[in-house]
Amino acid sequence: MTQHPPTVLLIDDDPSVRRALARLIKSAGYQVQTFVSAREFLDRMPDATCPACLVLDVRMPGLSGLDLQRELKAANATLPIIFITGHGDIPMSVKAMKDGAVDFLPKPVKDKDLLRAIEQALARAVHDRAELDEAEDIQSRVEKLTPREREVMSLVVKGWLNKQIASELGTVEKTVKVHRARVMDKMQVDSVAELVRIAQKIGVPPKSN
Amino acid sequence: MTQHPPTVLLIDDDPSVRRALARLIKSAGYQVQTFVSAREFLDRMPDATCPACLVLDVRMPGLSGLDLQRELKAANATLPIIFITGHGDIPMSVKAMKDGAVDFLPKPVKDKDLLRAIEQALARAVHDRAELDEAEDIQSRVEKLTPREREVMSLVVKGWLNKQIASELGTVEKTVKVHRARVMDKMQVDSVAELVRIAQKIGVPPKSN
DNA sequence: TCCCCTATTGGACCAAAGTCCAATATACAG
DNA sequence: CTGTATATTGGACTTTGGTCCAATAGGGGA
Repeated sequence: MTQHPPTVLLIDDDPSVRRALARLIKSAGYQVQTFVSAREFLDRMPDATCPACLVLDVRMPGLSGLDLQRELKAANATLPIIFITGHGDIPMSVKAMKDGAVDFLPKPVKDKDLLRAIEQALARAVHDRAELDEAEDIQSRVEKLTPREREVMSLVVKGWLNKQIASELGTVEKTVKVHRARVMDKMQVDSVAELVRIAQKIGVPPKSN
Repeated sequence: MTQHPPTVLLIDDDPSVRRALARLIKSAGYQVQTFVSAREFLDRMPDATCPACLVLDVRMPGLSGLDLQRELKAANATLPIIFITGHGDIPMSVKAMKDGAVDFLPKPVKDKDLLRAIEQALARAVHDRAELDEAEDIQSRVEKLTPREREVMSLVVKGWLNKQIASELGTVEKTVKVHRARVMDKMQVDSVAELVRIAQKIGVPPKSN
């Protein structure tokens, strides 16, 4: 549901807080979507096609903010989170930060602090999204490879010679050349250097498969 | 001054706390060095040749724990830090965590919590040290390259052909081959794949220089 | 001034990689 | 059963990359 303008997803069970924060965030030029609970958020979770971040209270009826953070991590979502809280303590804030929160702000939250955190969170969202897109792009190319081609690729990026690859795979150099050429083609690269780089980005299949 | 057994560097201005924590940490099998202030620590800072981490109070006379954290970062030190505090607040803990602290424990600190944090901190220290050593090793090899060889290397890791490199550098393919061979030799690799990988690790000189 | 480092180039060759074209064999799906 | 995808191999060449030996030249430093 999210569009191209940066969006802030706001979860708070207190209507007055929701209104106040939504107003503040909108005034800074962001889109805002509000939710009254983590549950509601999970149910109608926007499949962010654009930079977005989450602002939520740690303590809420039902799923807590930390619970939601865990849920999101368990899924796949790369949604930067900013916590705000009226009754937090240090261990809670430390746990949130360890788990990747962008910030953890005690209420009453200063407008400036929140907006700065949002800016950072959105920057991180943009960055993460770019990385994710690239990784998925590469991954989709890898999936077009046949098993044999994958084997050849992993040995090529290890710097092995065709003849070595051939002996490793129990075949001849000629065959390796064919697979290798198909790998370069399907992976859309035209140098071993590029192949090594993109292989790095998705985690080089160490040696087997 | 630190030796091979994992060492915990403990800074606290309260003698009784120092003694108690030192005893606890030693009982867990670690070496301990104590300091009464951040200043004293900086003055006789051990040049860790082994896994070490720092346990310190945020609030101390003179330099605070956060100040020290900043100092250490400003230098080069990769010394994982665990904060303990009797009078900390959330913003303080958040700042510490943002700046890379391993943990931030309110007093009275539970033995188990501290020991777990120390374990993690030392693991991080070992990891960071390994990365640093490798980077320095690679860097030392790069420094053995002549300026020309560095230019050639940066183009090789971009996947350029010798003839392209030659035209880029205004010379002939033959010359490039010579430089290239010296690069492979000095960098102690025998495939472009390996060269690309180690170049990545120290940040590839993009295109010029 | 003389020697070393750096950069450059040539020739001769070998090894490795890439390119076309063509062909065979097997497994799995429609 | 037939066809597509996958894996394999051969032949014939071209292009690139790598290696050995040798040689020229300029900039510095001892």
